[in-house]
Amino acid sequence: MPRAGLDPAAVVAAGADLADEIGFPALTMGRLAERLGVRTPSLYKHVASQEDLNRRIAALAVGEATDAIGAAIQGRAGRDALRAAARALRDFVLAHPGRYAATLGFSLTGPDDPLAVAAARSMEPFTAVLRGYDLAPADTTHALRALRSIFHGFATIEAGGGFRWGTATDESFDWLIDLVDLGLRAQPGRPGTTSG
Amino acid sequence: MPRAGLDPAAVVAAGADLADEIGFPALTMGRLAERLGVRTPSLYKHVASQEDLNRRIAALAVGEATDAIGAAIQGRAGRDALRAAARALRDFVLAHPGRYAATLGFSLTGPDDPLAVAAARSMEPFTAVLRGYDLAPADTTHALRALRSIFHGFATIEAGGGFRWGTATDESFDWLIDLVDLGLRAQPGRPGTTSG
DNA sequence: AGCTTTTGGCTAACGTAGTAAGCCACTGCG
DNA sequence: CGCAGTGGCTTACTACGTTAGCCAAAAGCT
Repeated sequence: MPRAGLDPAAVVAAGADLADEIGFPALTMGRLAERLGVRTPSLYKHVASQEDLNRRIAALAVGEATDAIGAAIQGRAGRDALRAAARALRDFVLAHPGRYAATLGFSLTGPDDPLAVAAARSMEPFTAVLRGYDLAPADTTHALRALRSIFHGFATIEAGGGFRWGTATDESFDWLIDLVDLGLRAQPGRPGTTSG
Repeated sequence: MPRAGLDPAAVVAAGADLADEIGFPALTMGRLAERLGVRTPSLYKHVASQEDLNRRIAALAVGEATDAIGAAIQGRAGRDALRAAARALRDFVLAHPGRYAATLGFSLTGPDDPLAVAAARSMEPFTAVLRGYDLAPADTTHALRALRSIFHGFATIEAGGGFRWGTATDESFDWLIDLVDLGLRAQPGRPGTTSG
């Protein structure tokens, strides 16, 4: 029997793709093995466990999403950058629901954890976006968490099929971005000094 | 052997409590049966499946959270109401992480689905909060979705153990509420007519 | 080339979890 | 008291994750 020529990266990538196709909860070791033309136990030569596989998929997804957002905000600032970042994240989630679902519900173990590294890097584009607003330095962390919460929340609900009645989600998304933009520019203590 | 005297409501309530204690993913039919002093298959006299159990726990949780938020905004309006609603939701999530986790990741099947009914009702307190702001009627749905996204996002990330460095999450939460409040009051097209 | 080492498949087997089938005692009503 | 129905039970089956141990293919060395 010829070898399949797998390696950890190939297994993780195939797992991410399969999760996007059939949904993250439906991603089992057996199905992934079948997809790869291999018996289930063979996967354990490349990943330590399903938990390990899931974490690697999550790290891959976070990295890809970070890159997409970083590319989207190139050459933009202020509201344009906010909009571009939010759209890029949303597009990623809609295009890769399985990957995104994989990123949810992990406790970051330590600073050496690849997922923690990816998570830390994922803050960078949002930090760049916030640089376009005139925030007090002490507020940067709060604003970062706010952005994270807001876009994570919207993406999760939309991906999970919430937002029933009417479902003009594109409009709602733009409205949400405007809301955040207005809120960021209306911060007290910085009256009217709109980035100048 | 004397009967345990179970009924669906008791099973669901015990499942919700157990999920809060040990985490929703760790809630298995076996563990719940053990908690109730009963063998696993006996549970199937009260719930159709684990999926059914989970949906019922989710419906219970949504109902309880809705009640808590509704009570919290009694007699309040505007920013006070927004704050109270957000705090009530956050408190619920932190006090009942298992129940909350149960509410995530369901596709609402039909209008008869109890979970869909509960979900529809859960919008009411937020609608009431928005009445305190001077929004265009066409924007109500957008604003509702925005509130849902924002508080869902924050609660999820906090419950999942995100928000590492510094972890002054209380402050961040208040900052987020202020951001939303400012954004809602700065809506264009309604200049300065602050609810009067 | 031929020998050796490592690697990446495999089969077999086990534990856990969800679930179906079917039995039988307890509860409650006439 | 007798009887119906409910709510326990045991047994059994399936799917899945995981481990152990075997063996051939690939890769490296002389």
